[in-house]
Amino acid sequence: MGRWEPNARGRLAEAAMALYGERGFEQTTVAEIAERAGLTERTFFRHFADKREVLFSGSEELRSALVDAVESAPASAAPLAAVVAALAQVGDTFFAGRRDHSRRRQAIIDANAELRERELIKLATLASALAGALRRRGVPGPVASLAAETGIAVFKVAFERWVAAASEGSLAGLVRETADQLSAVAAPATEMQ
Amino acid sequence: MGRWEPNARGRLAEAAMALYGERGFEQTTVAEIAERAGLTERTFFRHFADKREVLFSGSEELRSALVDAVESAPASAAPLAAVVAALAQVGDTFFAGRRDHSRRRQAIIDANAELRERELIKLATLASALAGALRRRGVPGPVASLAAETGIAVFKVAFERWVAAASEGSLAGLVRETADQLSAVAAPATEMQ
DNA sequence: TGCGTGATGTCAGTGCCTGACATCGAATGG
DNA sequence: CCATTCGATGTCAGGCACTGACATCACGCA
Repeated sequence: MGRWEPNARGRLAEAAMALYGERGFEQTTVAEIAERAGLTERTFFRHFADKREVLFSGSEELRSALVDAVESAPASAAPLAAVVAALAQVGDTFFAGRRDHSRRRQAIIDANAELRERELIKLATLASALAGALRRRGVPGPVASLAAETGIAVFKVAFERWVAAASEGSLAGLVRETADQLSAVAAPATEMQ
Repeated sequence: MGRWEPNARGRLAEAAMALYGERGFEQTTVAEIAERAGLTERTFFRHFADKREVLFSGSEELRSALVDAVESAPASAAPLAAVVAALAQVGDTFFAGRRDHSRRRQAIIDANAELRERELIKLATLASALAGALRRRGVPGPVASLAAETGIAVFKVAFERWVAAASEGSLAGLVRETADQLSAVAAPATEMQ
């Protein structure tokens, strides 16, 4: 089996999540992941650049969806407002119904420094893409970067809350709520939003 | 030689910088670094946790100096002001007279994704330490985190400018200048500073 | 002068990751 | 219905990062 079973990539990702969760990231070898997926170590590296990347395979789609959302926001929307709206909308479509999966994934990442590194660079890449989208809307560079970075910071906090929450609740709601709290705390009289 | 020559750690760091600069990070093996330092691969790993860490060995001292500076700031200083002042002061004492070294080091880091990952987690660690110091001054958690993250963002931009600048100029001055620009752009009417 | 101690060397081994080449299964065209 | 082709997978060999265990050396101290 393996040469003909469908969805090799998905099986690898699932096997990796399971093993990382059971015995930890460092204690899992790529050979074990491949074996559980009924494949070979070599095939794992054809689907994922390295042992960490298997946990971050969705980030490219997330990135392009976010960029699309920002670019199609009404021209009247202020920079940070456009970013927050994009994060709320796209976040919901990407994570709705996957809270349990997200929780397990985040626990794995939080438990390992290498995985935290990878997460940070993925978030930085998202911020940079958002800043680019804002600039294409005519937002000056520094403001675009600041709004993008702030938006990502908001998303981090909101995502953390969403994952930790006992009850079900939409990620989008938490993103907007967190953004409101930020503007209340950080800039009582500003017009950034 | 090697067993008795002094400053093994420094020789290793110097050899690594030189080789990373000459042929790139990936194209350099740890064995080559050790050989240039007159030591052994095994000894390299006794001084540095991994091949990347040799470029970030000063970050622990930087961290504790920043924390000290924030904690000893006048009680009247607002959170972001305290952070910016700490970054300006400590940045100067750490980097004064080492602009050329910093420039070469930054070029090496910018050229490699693994090194950028490591840099990001180091900066995140600094931000977290700064937020902790602010909280110890009585600043509420969310404000502390926001001020710390903002301060680090300011420092990143200022450092980038300092490294790129054609003329000599103090890093501290650029930090303060960048912070001023940020508050002018981001929050025209806020009282954060 | 002998002895302990910390730094370094040596050696063997594991695991991540890659290049080169073989092989299989399915689609395609005749 | 068969031959060809092509993409996905397997196999194999190897480089390099990193680690544990143990030996060895230089130095300080009794």
